[in-house]
Amino acid sequence: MKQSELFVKTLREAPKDEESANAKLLLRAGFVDKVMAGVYTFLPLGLRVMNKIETVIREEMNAIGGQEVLMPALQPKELWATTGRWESFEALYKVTSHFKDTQYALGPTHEEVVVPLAKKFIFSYKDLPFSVYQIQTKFRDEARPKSGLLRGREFKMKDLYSYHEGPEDLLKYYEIAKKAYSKLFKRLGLKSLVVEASGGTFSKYSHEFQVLSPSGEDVIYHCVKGDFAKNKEIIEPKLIAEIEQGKGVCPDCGGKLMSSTGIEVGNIFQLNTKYSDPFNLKYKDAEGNEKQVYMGCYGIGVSRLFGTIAEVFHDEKGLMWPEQVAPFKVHLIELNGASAKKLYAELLKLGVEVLYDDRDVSAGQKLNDADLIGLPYRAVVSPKTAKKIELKARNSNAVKLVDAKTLFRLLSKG
RNA sequence: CGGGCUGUAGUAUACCGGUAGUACGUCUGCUUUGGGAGCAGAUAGACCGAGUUCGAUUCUCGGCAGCCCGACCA
Repeated sequence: MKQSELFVKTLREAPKDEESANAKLLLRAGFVDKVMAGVYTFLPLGLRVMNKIETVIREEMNAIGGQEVLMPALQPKELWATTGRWESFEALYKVTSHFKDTQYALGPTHEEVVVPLAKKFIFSYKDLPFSVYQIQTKFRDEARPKSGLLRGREFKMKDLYSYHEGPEDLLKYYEIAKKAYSKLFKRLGLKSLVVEASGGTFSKYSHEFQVLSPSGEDVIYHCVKGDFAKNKEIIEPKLIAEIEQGKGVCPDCGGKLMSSTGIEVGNIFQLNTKYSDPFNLKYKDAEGNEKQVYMGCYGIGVSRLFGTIAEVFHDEKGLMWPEQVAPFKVHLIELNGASAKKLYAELLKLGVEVLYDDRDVSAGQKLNDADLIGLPYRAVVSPKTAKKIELKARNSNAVKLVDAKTLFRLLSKG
């Protein structure tokens, strides 16, 4: 894409009210536009990032047998009355107050839709197990939207729901999903911690996927060596005190326990029959006996993940996108009257995702914008370097002088 | 939802109970081009409502909005 044609411009300064890194940088670099607290427009660069994150999520969900669907954001009261959640839903999410006296509302979650859906197609043990997922916009009346994309009133979520003959099969799948989640976050360049947490109203306990970051809202106690990790909300006060004094010992391996803050990017629950009961979702087993369907649900905050990546990967100059989610792979910049037009055409032909800064602005502005937007590679052509091209990775200061052939080779492979 | 801070051009800010100023941006033209260029011209602003006052962007009250802390968070 030619940068001269990008309708979004970068901002020299971040809006004064923003404090979180992801909000400041994403707004400045023109990835998102804030419409109100916790509600954003995703601009061309931002949408490309979002789509890439979604692609990775889809690949991993498909790999564990998830079939993608798209459920409605607008949901009938009748279904919520069935689970008895309509009242609490109104109290919690009065974002839909416009619909309050009517028979439908904007959904904060989709159990009430996905369970009746399954009821229409599940009759026999032969139909089980199966899982569906969607990437949908959720609406919640957050009392306090904050930190840019990390906590919104309208946000994107991937929610997968699995259906099973019984608790054993559910648990088996739950473990598969847990592994898929860890892999998925790793593919996005993030280190995630699998953390035991409360199940909320869903189940006795759940697992959260936490990305450690100073801007995280959750306090996690975890082992420095092994996998032990628990959310503060479910840990014994006595153990907390020990950990705070540096005396906490891991019950699994004896390693030292420490506390960190994390951003919750995913959460998985064993619902068991919590929602299949009210909707009377049953199947017939091989002997013809009617049995309850067991369910699990598995969420990922997609837009929060977007913000988390920005929060984790940036420096004082701007964003630093991991290659897998960068809106473009390379920022092609021409300086001092040089033209990179041919190079641009060649790169496009090779299928390299390239943002071509063909604007008639000063060198400083181009270079600063490149740092701010944070594409993985920067390729600069100028009369100074004659026929060579300066190639630099965003996360390094090393500059390589390469010829066009080498540039194509380096950028078109992985 | 409780507490704190803040609302002035697109952004960041200044001053003031009496004509709202600057920088950046944006637009026009010319000159420029290795870390946010120069000159000339242009564009654009007091969150909303009530009160006090001859007069309110300024003071008071109420609302709304944004950020931060806390509570909450299927």
